[in-house]
Amino acid sequence: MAGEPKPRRARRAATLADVGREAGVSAMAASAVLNAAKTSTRISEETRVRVLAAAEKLRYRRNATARGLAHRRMNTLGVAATLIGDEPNQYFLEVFNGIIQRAAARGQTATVFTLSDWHEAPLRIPAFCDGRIDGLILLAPLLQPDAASWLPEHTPMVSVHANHVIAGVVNLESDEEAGAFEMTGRLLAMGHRRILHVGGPLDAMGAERRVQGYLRAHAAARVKPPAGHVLRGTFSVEGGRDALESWLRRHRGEPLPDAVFAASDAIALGCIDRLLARGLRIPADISVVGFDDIVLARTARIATVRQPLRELGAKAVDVLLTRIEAGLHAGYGGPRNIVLPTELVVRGTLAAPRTAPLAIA
Amino acid sequence: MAGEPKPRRARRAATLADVGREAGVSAMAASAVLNAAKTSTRISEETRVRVLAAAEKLRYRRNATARGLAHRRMNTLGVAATLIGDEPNQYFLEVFNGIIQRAAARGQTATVFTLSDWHEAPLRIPAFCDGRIDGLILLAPLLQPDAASWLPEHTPMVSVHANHVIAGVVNLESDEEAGAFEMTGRLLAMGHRRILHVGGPLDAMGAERRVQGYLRAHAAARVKPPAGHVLRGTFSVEGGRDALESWLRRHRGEPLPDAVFAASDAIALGCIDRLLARGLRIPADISVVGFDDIVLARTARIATVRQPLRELGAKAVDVLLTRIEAGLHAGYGGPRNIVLPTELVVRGTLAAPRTAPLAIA
DNA sequence: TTGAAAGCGCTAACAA
DNA sequence: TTGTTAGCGCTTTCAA
Repeated sequence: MAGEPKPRRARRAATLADVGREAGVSAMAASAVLNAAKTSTRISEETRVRVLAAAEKLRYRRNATARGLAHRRMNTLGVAATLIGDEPNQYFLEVFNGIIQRAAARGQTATVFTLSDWHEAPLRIPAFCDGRIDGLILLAPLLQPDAASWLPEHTPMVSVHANHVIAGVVNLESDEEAGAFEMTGRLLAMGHRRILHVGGPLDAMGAERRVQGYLRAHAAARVKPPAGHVLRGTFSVEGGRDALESWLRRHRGEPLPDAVFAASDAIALGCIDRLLARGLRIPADISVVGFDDIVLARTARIATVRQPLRELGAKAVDVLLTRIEAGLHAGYGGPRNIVLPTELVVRGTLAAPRTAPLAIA
Repeated sequence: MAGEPKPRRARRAATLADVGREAGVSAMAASAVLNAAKTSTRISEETRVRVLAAAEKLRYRRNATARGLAHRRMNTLGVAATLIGDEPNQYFLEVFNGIIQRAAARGQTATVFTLSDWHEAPLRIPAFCDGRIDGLILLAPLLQPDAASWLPEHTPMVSVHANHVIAGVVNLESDEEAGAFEMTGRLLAMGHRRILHVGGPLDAMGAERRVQGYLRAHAAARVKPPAGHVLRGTFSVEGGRDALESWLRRHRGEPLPDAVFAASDAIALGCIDRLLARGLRIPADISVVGFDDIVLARTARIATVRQPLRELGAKAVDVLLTRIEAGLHAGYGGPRNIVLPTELVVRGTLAAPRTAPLAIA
């Protein structure tokens, strides 16, 4: 005797075979109709209609995984980033927005892989590149120079604001030095002389470039930068707060700077906090400008140097797709490092210097 | 004669078959060793070592797509959200952070699908559910009540802050009414009487609940809410700015409210902007409190009602995974709506009311 | 302990 | 115009 009929499995999604069966044609015909496969040139109108009807009836949805396996292409881009803590998130959000939107426009989706620290990268990055993404965007990676040795070869990659040039990885960034140069130049042109630069960490290339721009602007204007007016700290509100506060304490009674040029908007916010706490008016008593133009700067109306973060994200997608489509080994003819311009954004925290200098309280 | 040997294809990643060949065993053995497949119980130590060596040599990486196809499980969660514009992004970022971190902790990755508007949902959501994600999280969806009719049945879903109860979708939210109640109660207890509520849009359930909490707190304290002190606008800095400004203009000469209870931190920021512009001191002349506790509130030190956004994201992952693992049809026994508590966060913008009331300038 | 065979759902050659 | 066949890379019975 035949055994009991197997219990019906929970209804699964309809497959092409199901649709074909329903329509009385082969799965290939269904595929040709539904998924624009180039199986063969064309399909008779009648079959077409039948397949469409069957698909509709069965609520057919094509399976992207199977399709991806057959095509060796998932139409998915990976984004690797660290996104714990509050500060880097703002940056991430902007770039990610650019990535997501351009990716969507080009028929791709983005999946996010988080690292709690870039030290994990050699272990985790190769694990991400397991066929479910077609390419990977490294967001502000902090890599060792030997990274090329362990980065998977089969997955095209681009980086945004990488700390190093990595062989085989196209990097995108903005011209931070020029932005800092322009902003400092503007301050100098407005008559500011004692410009305090509250900078980022010593090991960050971006922080360094902002200092370089600050110095070059002074040189270009033939103004000697005031001694000891370049501080270094972390790229955060607290970093700005602490760096400025301790500097002010060490310089009591000396003339107050005309302006503070913070190396990031977060730092600027921390500085503003300490200055307001001392009863100073911004910008009447002292101007404060930032760098980045994150949301915070827009809502707090801080004059700043805009980094085109969304554009960087969007362009990263474009470059990555070019590389994916070219095939890794067809060679990529484009530049290894792409630099987008920054832009001065003048807002309420920037004004001409006081005529009579104040002393540090 | 045999034709020319085909040109070697660009080197592709090694497969299990390659590893098996290299090690002189079958692909299954390799699979058993490398991917913890439960092919059969065990593998001899010798084979094991050989396979491991071969894998190492060939830099074998398992293919997640093929594995996903075989398992019908991608270990990937989808997140659908609108993320254009600046304001919703802050919210998104917080919840997304929670999602990403919990997902990573549970061995899942997250892929983001963006909608430019929830009206697109009926077209695009089914397209997302194409086998590349195991489940979907809807972030603050604005759906029509008929959504159940077009939502794909084969993909488990949860929503965070949904505007409607949707059949088959578990929703997570925070107790906004209670948060508003508590905050308003606190203001009343401190002696504030004319509390202006600058609320969110009329069609937002969350905005409505905040109004309800505001009203219930008055009732509980047996204080009659001042007439015309509930405004409605959009959840944005501009929304707050505009709503307050026009209200103040319409009420020149009348007593200034003791406090502003904004329905979001962004609104609070807009209100603060207008109040400071009038030369008012916060909180000495007027207290301002917000709702949400986004980064903005933390840096601007706005007293607020904290919504546990990260926790909501994390919990959404947990619930979704439970549903995925249970299998859609095994039935999900848990609650249909999960409510997490809110929390009062007292910061610098909240103080006791002035003894002598000011007039609106 | 190991391997052979079948299949996940789709696609691409090729033949009919 | 359509169907047949053979994979994509991995997993899982089942038999050896």
